[in-house]
Amino acid sequence: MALIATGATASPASSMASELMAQGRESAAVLEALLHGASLPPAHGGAHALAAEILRCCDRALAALRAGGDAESSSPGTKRSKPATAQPATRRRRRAAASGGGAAAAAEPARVEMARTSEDGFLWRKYGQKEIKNSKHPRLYYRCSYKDDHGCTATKQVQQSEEDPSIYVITYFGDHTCSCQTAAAMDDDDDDENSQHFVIHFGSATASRSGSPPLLYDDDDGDVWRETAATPPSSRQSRSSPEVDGEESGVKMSKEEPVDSCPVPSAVSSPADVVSCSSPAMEPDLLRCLNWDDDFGDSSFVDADEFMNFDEIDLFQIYS
DNA sequence: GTGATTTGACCTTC
DNA sequence: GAAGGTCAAATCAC
Repeated sequence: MALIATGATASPASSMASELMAQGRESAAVLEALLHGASLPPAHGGAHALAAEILRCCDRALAALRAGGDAESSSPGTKRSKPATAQPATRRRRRAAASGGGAAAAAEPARVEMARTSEDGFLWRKYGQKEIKNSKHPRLYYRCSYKDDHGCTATKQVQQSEEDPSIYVITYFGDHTCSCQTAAAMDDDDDDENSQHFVIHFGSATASRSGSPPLLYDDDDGDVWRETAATPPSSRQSRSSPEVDGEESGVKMSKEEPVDSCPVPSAVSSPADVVSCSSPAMEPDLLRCLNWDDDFGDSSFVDADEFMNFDEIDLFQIYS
C-alpha cells in the first residue's frame, strides 16, 4: 500500500550519523587519491586537514549514534536484561530438569536480548505466560514494576504474531499511577520532540477508527508500530473493571506521538491500548531486532528505504 | 541478599 | 469444562 513508501525514516541521530559518515567517506576518498599521487583540489587543505576532517566526521557520527542509543541502553529497565536474556535456555533447562520438565519450557525460544525492556518508558515485570489456544506463541503478561510500591494497575500483554514472529502485539491495560516513567524514557521523550518529523503518518490523524488505514509510525529505534482499533476480546475476558469499558472510544494514544510515549499514563487513559510492534525488545527471538542498531551501524546500510521492512508492514494489514 | 523470571497451579469468566 | 488471567514458590543472576 502506498502508505508504506515513506522510507522509513531513520532516527535523527541516525540520519546525522549517515550524513557524517558520507562526508567522512568523501574526505577519505580524497585523501586516498592524494596518497596515490593525485593532485589535491584547492578546496582541500592537505592530507592532515583531510585526516582531521575524517576523524571529526567519524567522531561526530559516533556521538550521534551513541546519543541515539544511550537512551535505551541506559534504561533502568535493562538492569537484568543482558544476563537474563543470555541465559534463558539454560535457566529453563535447569528448571525443567528440577521439575521434571514441561511443555512450555521447551516451547519458548531462547531469549537473546532484553535490552529494551522499558522501551515504552515504563518498568515492567513479567508475571505470567500462557499458551493461547489457536496460537502458536504464548501470551506474556507484564505488570508495572511499581505495582506494589504505588499500586500502579498498568499491565500489558505481549503476544507474538503468528504471521510473522518478528511482529508482536502489545496490549496495554490500565493506567500508570506510579509516575514511574524512566529517566531514559523521559530523555526519549525529549528526543521525540525533536523527531516528530520522523513520525510516519499514514492517513488522517483524526480518521475514524473504522475504515481508516492503520496508523503506522516508527520510533527512534526504527521499530514500526501500529495501533489497532480494537482490543481483542480475549484480552479483556477477565477484565470487567472500568478500565476496559471504554472500548468505543478506541485507542487514545496520540497519533502524533512516537510509540515510546504512546503508553504513557495520559495516553492510556482507560481502554486497552493495542499496539503491535515489529520488534518489541523485551521478547525472545529479538536478536536481529535488537541488532538493528548494529546493522544500522554497519556499512550495509546505504539507503533509508532499506530500513522499512515492507513485509512487516504488509502484515500490519492482516491485523486490521 | 535482593530482585526478576519461570512456570505450575489456581481463579475467573463464559 | 475450556480458556484466559493471575498468583506464588522455585529458580536464577547480580
